Amino acid sequence: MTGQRRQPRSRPETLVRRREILDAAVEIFGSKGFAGGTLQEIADQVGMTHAGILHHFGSKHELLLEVLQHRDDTDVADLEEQHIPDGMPLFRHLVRTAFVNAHRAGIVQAYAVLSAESVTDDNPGREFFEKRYRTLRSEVAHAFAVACEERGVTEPATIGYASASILAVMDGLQVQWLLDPDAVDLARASEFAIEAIVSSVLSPAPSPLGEDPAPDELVR
Amino acid sequence: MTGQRRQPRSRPETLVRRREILDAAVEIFGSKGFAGGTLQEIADQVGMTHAGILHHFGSKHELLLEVLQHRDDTDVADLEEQHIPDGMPLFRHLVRTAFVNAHRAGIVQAYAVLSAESVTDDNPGREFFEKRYRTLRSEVAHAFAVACEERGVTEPATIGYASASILAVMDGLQVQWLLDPDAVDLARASEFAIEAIVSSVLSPAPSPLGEDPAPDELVR
DNA sequence: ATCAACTTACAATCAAGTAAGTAATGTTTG
DNA sequence: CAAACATTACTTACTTGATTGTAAGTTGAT
Repeated sequence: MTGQRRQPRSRPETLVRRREILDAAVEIFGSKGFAGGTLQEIADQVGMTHAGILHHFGSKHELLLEVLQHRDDTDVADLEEQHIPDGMPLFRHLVRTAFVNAHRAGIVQAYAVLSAESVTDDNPGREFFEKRYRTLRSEVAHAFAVACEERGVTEPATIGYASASILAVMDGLQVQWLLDPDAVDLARASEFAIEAIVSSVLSPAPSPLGEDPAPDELVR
Repeated sequence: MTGQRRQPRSRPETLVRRREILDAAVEIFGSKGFAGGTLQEIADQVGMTHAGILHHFGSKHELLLEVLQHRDDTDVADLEEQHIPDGMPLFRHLVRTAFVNAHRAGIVQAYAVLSAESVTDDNPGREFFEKRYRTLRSEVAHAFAVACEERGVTEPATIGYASASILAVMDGLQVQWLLDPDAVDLARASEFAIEAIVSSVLSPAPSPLGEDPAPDELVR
């Protein structure tokens, strides 16, 4: 049960092939979902049989995990591994990301579909997304802490909510934009929402809505 | 091509049975997705064969559409058909909805999974969600217009962005919450974000981030 | 000669949908 | 009001086709 690999993946040609498969898989899983997409379709796109893909990745499950990992390495690398911008620059970075994403429906769709699908039973991507969001939230929270300190604001209790919310708007807008690109301006709307949330943490205003509801009275 | 039905679905017993199936379908599609869930599983849950379900709904495709429709009728009825609250009360209503949803992971999950899945190729739910979001956005936008008028604010250009963003945060937070309920307080975070966005429309602050990036320079 | 990168062929399920039958209800009619 | 008929709500059985995964063989490079 050790699953050891001798000479893991050494030959450069092989690496290229694997990458081709991963790219095809992003496209297929992005356009059909994980449950809906098939190894056959992915195989067709790189011009081999589905068994060839299993030769490289062992199982569909494993392939999904590597797709997610690969995309993270390729795409969000700058945010996760290199110098993470901190404080305000992080928020600017997120806005820039939204602008870039507006030109990359394919990848956006893959992430939108796969992240939501990951909440389903026994989905192999679940752990990945759980961890991913946890990491991203804490990075955003850290940026808030830094920004607060920079301007001498005492760190508000709202940082946790705001961090989750910023990631949430970005994701939610992506779905609406994918459904109807003419009706939703992904970049501008993301920018607006991020600014609104950041402002609200840095210079809290009184609630425009009045008092909180008593939670447990509402359950019908 | 008239597709007429004489006495469409008259018998009360039958209506009850259909409803049982719809409820089971929400649960299964919610926990496995549309592509991942099977008629068999739904059938098991109501104690019949999968052919029995096809007798009632004709096809899996049709079943999904009716599930979505049914849930909307049942759940969001107050928002869509009866007196739609307007202006501030609409935002309060949305916050209340978030509080209620925090006690209903099942339905929340169904909508989260199915809405994201609807962007996939040939998904039967796509049109439904496209229309749904269009409707909801315009209702929220209308509430903004009313709220602005009430306080003599000249309607800002940001209303469109804000409307999409409010729906987006709510959805995005649901996904994060489903993945990790202990890490995300669905109700409070939704409340925070909605307040932030509403504030930002009603009393716009200067951007905390500086100037916009030039969009097309960013495409890598 | 060995190993990696495949292919072909096959196993084992499993899914959606169709067709035909059955039992119970409900409706019509003499 | 009952017998005849029709319809509904299913079931069983089947078709068709796909899907993941495995096993074993082939080919070319090192």
